[in-house]
Amino acid sequence: MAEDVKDLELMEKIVSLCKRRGIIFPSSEIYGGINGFWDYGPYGSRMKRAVEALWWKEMVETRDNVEGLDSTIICHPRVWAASGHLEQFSDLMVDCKKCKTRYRVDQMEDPTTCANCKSQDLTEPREFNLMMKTFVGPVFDEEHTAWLRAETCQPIFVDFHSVRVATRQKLPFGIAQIGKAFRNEINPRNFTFRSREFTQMEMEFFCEDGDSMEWFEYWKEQRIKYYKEKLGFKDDFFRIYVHEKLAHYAKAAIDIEVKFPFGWGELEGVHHRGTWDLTRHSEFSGQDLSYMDHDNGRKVMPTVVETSVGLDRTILALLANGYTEEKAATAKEDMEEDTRVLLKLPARVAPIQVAVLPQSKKLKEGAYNLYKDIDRFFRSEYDETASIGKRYRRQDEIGTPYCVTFDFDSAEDNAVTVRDRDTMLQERVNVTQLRSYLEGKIGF
RNA sequence: GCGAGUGUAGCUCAGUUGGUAGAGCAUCACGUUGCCAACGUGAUUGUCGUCGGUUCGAUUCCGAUCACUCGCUCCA
Repeated sequence: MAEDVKDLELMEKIVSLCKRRGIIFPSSEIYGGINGFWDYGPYGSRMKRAVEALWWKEMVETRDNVEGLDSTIICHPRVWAASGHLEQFSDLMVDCKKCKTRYRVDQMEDPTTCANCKSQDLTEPREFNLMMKTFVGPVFDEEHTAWLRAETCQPIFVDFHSVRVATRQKLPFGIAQIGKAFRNEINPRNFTFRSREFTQMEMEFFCEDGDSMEWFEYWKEQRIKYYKEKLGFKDDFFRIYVHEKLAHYAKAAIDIEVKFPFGWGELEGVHHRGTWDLTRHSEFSGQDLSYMDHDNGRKVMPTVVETSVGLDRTILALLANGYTEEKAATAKEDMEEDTRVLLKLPARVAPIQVAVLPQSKKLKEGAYNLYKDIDRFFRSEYDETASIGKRYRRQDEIGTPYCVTFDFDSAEDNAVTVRDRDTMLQERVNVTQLRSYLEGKIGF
């Protein structure tokens, strides 16, 4: 119980820090905000791009058998008929005005009576659709209705044939994409964890059905390794949830879950999707999306193993995992120690990787020149205001792993001190070695 | 979507039994200081979430609405 209260406080602190330091804030706030939408500020957008770049490098650039794609958000409406979203995302619902129970009309035994309280005082059936609707062209009617994609993977299936032909890839191979997806969530909750506009990073891997479970295990291991090695997740911070109920076409599914302040939540799914998606798009489009294996003359419908990450949830997980308060020495009068707030973010995704600070404003010229050199290689920031200690703490709050201080000896000995965020220890480094020193620390 | 709570400066909050607001921190300037939120002086910041009603007058009372938090529901 006590821990729950602490976790609620933690969430509030994270939201407050994000707002105050320009990491994440409510969308359209001057108009009162809009439920389920969040903006990434100057530091948040840097972090988001860093995570995107890390995933893209990990999943696409370093692999010969995964290709990239950047498809449109609005697709032909039939795409969503084929995927099942139009059917499954759209239900006629009625509410009982008396006991407030909600029913799907098609699941009610008697559509005029509430099964719970037997009241007949029900609302008119109303359509609940989790897909966002828009219109293509200037005429707003049913014929011109289109939908914002509810997931980024469907356009991957739709473009499967084009990508394969263009790249001459043979099975097995994957197609990856990062992009926005939209869902009219009934109840957006928990900061950016469940929002109505969000970014997904998805990879669909196409293989022979006989090999599909091997690939499933492979991608599962790859993704776990990524979280441990690239994002620094410890064993007690994440867990694997194994789905017991599977879709009829799937052979396996796991979720990688993370310990958020509000409880365990899904961060990524590694799902076996069978031949379902390509089969459906073949049926609905009339185009045969099966694969001809020229080595043995066999034609197969590829089986799909998917890795699907929520980017916004990744950012939130990094913030939750990294938020730390600890006692630290202070030079303030009458106080022996003070609370230090820091974000322990992995250096490779920190919004600012290196802050360059003159020990005094008198040293601004040398420090600024050093900053301009460093800025080309790392996400960097220069700050000369207030005391050096205050600037360290400012950088701690946004998770800057290294502060480079240009001091009164620097001009003479051509060396600076590098201060570590987590240990607060300093090391003196020659300026000519600084870039390689930091590269060794930060990693890519 | 239902229920409860909350909404005052960038953040955390106080306050006004109805007469249009304050603190700490933050921010900025100057001085001082030379490695962990130092100090001094001064300064900036609010349509008191929004709209409407009652009132001579509303941040305060009433209604609606928006947003956030929690519980329920939902999570293909």
